[in-house]
Amino acid sequence: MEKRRDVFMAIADPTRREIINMLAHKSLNLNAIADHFDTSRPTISQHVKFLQDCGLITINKQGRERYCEAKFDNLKEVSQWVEQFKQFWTERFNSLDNYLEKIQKNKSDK
Amino acid sequence: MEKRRDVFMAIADPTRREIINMLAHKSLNLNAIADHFDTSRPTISQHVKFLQDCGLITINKQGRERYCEAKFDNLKEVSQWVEQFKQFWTERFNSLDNYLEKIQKNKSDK
DNA sequence: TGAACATGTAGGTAAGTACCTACGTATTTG
DNA sequence: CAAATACGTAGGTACTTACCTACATGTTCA
Repeated sequence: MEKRRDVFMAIADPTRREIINMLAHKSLNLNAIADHFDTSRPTISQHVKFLQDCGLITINKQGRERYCEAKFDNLKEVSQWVEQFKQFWTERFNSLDNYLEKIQKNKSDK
Repeated sequence: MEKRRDVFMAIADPTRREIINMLAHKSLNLNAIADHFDTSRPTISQHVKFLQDCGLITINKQGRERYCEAKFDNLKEVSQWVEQFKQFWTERFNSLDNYLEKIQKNKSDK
């Protein structure tokens, strides 16, 4: 098995999603991030490292502090994957007509 | 640790993403899905169960076959989370002016 | 300079994941 | 009815994750 550290894995964890949300507002150093969670600082440090590995944040060293800044570009990949299905959850496609139409299509496909 | 089986976890796995893509075109039974992968049928069966647990697919029993149909509604959650950051990766926000603006903002925040 | 601070990392644990083979159970079909 | 088909699940393995408590390193400040 191969170790996957991609953006989809990154946002699979709720703690990491929350970190991204926090950094969307402003840059924070590691302790500031860790203070928002019940988990230990080293654990948060590892989550931050994960996010950095995926290119979702960059770290700027300033003295003894490391300021984390979110880089959202790689979220585009997730966005694009999800958006291709947007048509399926819009009202238009949930109408009865389209539902029946889909059923018919499946029948003829088999 | 708690076992999380939410939509974010579901789409974290590339095989599961591909299954969803396949089902976007039409309903398929389990063997039809498994045939598209190198992995064994039981493994695919477990991925399908995962997706079912997350409400991303429903299974219609027809004789000895189980037809899997994608249900995209729960992807809305992912879509909404990602889209809130869309502003950050648009051209407008990548311009030099806004970059400098952001730097200034961070400085004054600290 | 020495204490306090910010952080990384080593090392360990419990649990989850992704995968497999083997086998059991319906259902269809020759 | 017996063989073939479609599928679920049990049980095992190797690896990853998320978490922790030390501990080490670099930086600031009294």
